[in-house]
Amino acid sequence: MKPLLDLRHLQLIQAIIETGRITDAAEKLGVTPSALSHRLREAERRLDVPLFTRMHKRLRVTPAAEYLAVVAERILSDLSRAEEDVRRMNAGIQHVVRLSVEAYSNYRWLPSFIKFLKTRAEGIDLQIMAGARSDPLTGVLNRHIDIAVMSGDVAQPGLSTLPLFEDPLLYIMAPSHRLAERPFVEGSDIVGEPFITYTKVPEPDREFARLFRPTDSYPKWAATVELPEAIVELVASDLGTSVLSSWALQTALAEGRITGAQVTEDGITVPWCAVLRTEDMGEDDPIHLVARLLAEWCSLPDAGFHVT
Amino acid sequence: MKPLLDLRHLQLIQAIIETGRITDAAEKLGVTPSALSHRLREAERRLDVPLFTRMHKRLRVTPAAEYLAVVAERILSDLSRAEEDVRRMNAGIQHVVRLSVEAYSNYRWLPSFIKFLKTRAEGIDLQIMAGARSDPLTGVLNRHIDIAVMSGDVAQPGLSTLPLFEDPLLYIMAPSHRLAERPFVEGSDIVGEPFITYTKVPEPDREFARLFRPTDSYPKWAATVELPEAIVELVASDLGTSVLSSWALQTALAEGRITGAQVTEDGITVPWCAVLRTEDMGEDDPIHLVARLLAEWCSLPDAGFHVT
DNA sequence: CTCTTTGTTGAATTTTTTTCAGGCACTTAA
DNA sequence: TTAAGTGCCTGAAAAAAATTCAACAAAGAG
Repeated sequence: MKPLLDLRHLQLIQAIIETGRITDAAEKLGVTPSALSHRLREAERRLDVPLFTRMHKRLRVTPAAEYLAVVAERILSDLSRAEEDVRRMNAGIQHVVRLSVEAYSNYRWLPSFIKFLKTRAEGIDLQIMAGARSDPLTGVLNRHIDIAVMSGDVAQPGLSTLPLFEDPLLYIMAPSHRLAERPFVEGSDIVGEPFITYTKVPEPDREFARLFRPTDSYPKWAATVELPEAIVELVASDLGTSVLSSWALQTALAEGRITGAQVTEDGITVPWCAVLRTEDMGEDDPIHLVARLLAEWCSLPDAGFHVT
Repeated sequence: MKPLLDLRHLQLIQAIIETGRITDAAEKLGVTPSALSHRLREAERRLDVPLFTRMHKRLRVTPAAEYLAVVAERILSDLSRAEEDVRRMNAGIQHVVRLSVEAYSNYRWLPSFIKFLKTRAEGIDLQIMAGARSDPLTGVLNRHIDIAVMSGDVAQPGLSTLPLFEDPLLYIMAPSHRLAERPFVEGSDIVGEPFITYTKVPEPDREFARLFRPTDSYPKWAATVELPEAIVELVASDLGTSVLSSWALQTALAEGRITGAQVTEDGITVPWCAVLRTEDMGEDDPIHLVARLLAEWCSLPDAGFHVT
């Protein structure tokens, strides 16, 4: 098993695809464009496959290069992760588990869980991967993170899930809003209401499928904002309303910056779960252990993601 | 993300763990033991972690090296397999052209065009980019997509257009609507009618400029919904009426879920065109070729976006 | 048309890797 | 006890690989 390509070649492909031009890729990698030109030529010679077709001035990526870029991302992040682990290992910490939470960047719950983790497992270090480099699922597949906390049902080959908790959706408004005092809102209440969505794609079993569509009552779309924290701010200043997961709103609610109402009389709850690679599901695997402890911690009476 | 280690270092670790001694590992890799000794030293220096402890004669493997061996195996085989794949891939598709259609996510026409494309050009693969519907123009400029199919006249530096077809606007209603039987509607007919708009910004030469404004007859605004498919659903359940491009409505009309009337006695037609970057306009450029073929296909008697 | 931008080339140069030629430490066997 | 044998290490030299430099070509912009 002797690879044709070197890590440099993978970095090269990644950088060129990312920037679209050799000059910028060169700057990104801290070398001259000439060096990259040579590297690219060499990579294509070794593979005997054109990676980029040179049209006039611009580079166009071939499917081969696109495919390799995906592999490169996976390999490069896998390796740097391993290097970091090894260095940590040397410093006495046995294991690092990397964790990321879908969408919300509220980490108020973290100290509580870390405390819990310490009492139940020694030598495991948690690392929160905040950057939304990519969506959490591919992050797990790429080994960029080990556990993704996500809502909804995840079914993907190679991935396993552990249920964590059920969380109600909350219709949030400015405190001065006409519906602010309501214990719950129905479809008819929100017709024509300015509404801020998080995703562009309606997910099943969320507000679309269970509030708007059944009663044919649609709010007025105001904006799509992919940062829940920003949505909260917009809602607080009465620029619109939204539906978000309750656990991440506790602080804003407690501070009175926004108010929330249950969605429909019965409420809509969404399941949250921990997603990890199936290969890490071994009984004694620290990743699996952290996931199990996370589930256990969520079920404790005075713990869980809702802590304020 | 610049890895500390090189693939050679990974091979080294793998080989030493496999054989247990540097001499044999060297033979396996086809180099002298001395070379491996240097390599190993360098790897340990970079990581600042001992990989093997030298017990006089034999080597003892540290946990770090053991861990890295697992990673090495994974990375090396991953890369080799990807290289294999890519070399095979070379035989097939040469080019990928990414295409997106403004607003509508009706792709009923796609199979017909792909068949046509196959007869006229080899080795070009079409990729439909659903994401950039709302703003395909910047999608083209950003190089997320190569061709955008859009209505209206596009004049922007760096972009070129090819005319594709002319499409009439259709006033759509629920089948039970009072105007359902009309062959066409005038401004006076739709005064006060609940109306769902797609865009927030009125575009020139559409219903605003050519139906509402000339006769000063305005419908009653019901909502702005940025998904034509959702508009069709709303109209079907008689929650409003709308004006949309006829080609994307063929299915819903054929199924009788909605009915359509010509807009004004003479009708309003809107030109649709393919937008691509000027730099891709070269005669032999596959992107330009796809755009030309798209135009040609549109002019065929039994082809085009209207196919059902 | 000229100027600028972008990528390419081949030779020169620098950096990295490998080999070579000894060493050193320990083991084994005479 | 010592000579021969292993197995790895070391530093200098050599080889190989990667990078820079400087000049150049082609296409786009003004």
